[in-house]
Amino acid sequence: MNQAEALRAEIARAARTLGAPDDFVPLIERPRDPSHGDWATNVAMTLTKQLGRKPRDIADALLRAMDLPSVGVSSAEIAGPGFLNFRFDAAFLANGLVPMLASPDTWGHSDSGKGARVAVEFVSANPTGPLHVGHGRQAALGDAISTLLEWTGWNVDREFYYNDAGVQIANLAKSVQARVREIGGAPLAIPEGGYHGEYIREIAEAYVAQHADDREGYDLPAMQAFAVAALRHEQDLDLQAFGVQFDTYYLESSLYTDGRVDRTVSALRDSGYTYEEEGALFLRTTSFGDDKDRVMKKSAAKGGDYTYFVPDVAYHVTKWERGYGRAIDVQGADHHSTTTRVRAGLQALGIGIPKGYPEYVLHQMVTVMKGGEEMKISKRAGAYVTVRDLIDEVGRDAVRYFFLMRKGDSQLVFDIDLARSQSEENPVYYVQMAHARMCGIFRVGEIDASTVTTESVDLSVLSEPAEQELIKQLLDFPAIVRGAADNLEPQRIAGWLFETARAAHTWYHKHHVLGEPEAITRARLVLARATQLGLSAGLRILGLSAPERM
RNA sequence: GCCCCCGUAGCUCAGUUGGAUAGAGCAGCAGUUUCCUAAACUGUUGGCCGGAGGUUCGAUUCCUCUCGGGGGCACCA
Repeated sequence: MNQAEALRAEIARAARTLGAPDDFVPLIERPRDPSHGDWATNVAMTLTKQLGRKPRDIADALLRAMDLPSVGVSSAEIAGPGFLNFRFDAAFLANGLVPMLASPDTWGHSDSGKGARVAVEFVSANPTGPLHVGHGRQAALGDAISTLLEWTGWNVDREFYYNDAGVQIANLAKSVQARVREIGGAPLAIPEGGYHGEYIREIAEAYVAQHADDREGYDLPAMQAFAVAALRHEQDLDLQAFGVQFDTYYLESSLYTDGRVDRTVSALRDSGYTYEEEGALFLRTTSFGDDKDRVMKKSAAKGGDYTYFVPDVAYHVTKWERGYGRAIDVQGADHHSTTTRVRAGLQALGIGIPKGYPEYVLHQMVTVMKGGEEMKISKRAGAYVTVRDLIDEVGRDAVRYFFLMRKGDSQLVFDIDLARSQSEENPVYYVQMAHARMCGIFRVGEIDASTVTTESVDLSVLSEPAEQELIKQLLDFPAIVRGAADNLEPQRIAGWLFETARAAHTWYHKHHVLGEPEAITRARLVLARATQLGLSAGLRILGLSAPERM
């Protein structure tokens, strides 16, 4: 239990003596204005109705009922409409660093997930081309969310769902075929809905090199398999360059070959939520909040195929059956309409899947800017900018950070010039630099940072305002991690990193670690080590490197 | 027409689940380097939180309406 939690518990205890309910959880927060103390609580206002007393009366009674020294509070006051402001004494606060250095690998971790399994699905691209910037945002978000869940005690699997069936794959095959025929001397005829990127030509060339006997390009299934394999490999390389690793890959095509789609459809028929109309099979999704019913199986006149959300439902059934009590899908906002349908299908099956399953994290579109203009075209992909383009332009760390510094539901402008600039305007370097500076202290002092310990160090000398500020910032981290994980919002970590880097730079600039009196140096080495560990932990959650020098 | 997201400083955006005088970066202005990295630090200018109602001790935050931007609304995926 850290200082804040100890304080919270003491407030709750005091509140109960005044008649607050047993499960009362006080809200405590760091006031914006430092003159309002280190921590503040609004409980006196929130309890007015339940207790039938005025806020300031309650505040006064709370202060009397609390054992302040036991939780390290050096002073407390009532302010404004009834806020209680608390101030810790310097030594008590600094002692918060002790557990941090004692167990650096688990500091910031918690166990609210209790080891339960969760599948985080992201990227899930069609194997029809290189990954585009939207996939990049998903990769960054999905990976960071997965890590956040791991840090809060969940047993996470990162899953990639391959949409390797359906119309788009057929168009891919035909596009390759058109290129193969072109190589054979025929005029180029890429079909409607086909793919025009440069990579199609490369695949066709590779195919021809391996199949000299198929110059006519009539063996469509062989070409399709070849193209899908080539693009899966290419996407793997994109993900590798981005530093993302998946635990499981699930192929849409397998849902057809193992009969799951058919089984799901007959189960839905049995559920009574389907009906036929004009030759098509409908699912009554309106029973589950949709604004109109959706076609599951097209009429014979339209080809008689299943629509896309049917395999999607079958796929999510497998997640449930594979033991994932929780599933999170990271997708672009253009998939918004599917969420209601998939959930409706799962509910219609009536097999005990919870209502909000799966959870969706939808992100808005990304606009790439370069040289003051929108960048729309990639040499390789043609019609869109690829993840690889971004990585080549600004590097993996900057790409990840820029995707994670904004919350997913705001539209993102990715400014390549800013991300590439190695200057004060670039937050990635700002944060990494703070980490490198802490490492620099140990390097110059010829000290192995991992040997720094709080044992027999008097931390009460860390009493400068810049030191107190930095310590408080560091002690916030575990709560920030929990909040970010609970809300699936990695940008909170990015914000914390930036604030912590600022506090670190300020402290570094104002105070020296090496060459001070021994007691000071030893205490400041502890703070430098804690800062290094904290920054590196935050960077790790976001999937960024923590360089020791820059 | 219906659904979702967004609207906060000149620009890009935070805002800790409803708190105190709304914050940061950049841009602008004025400073700091015999010192562990100046990729840094310090000070300063800049606001009708799109608008109107409502909920309550208290609203940038929640509700309704409205204006503006983006996305989605097929027997496409």
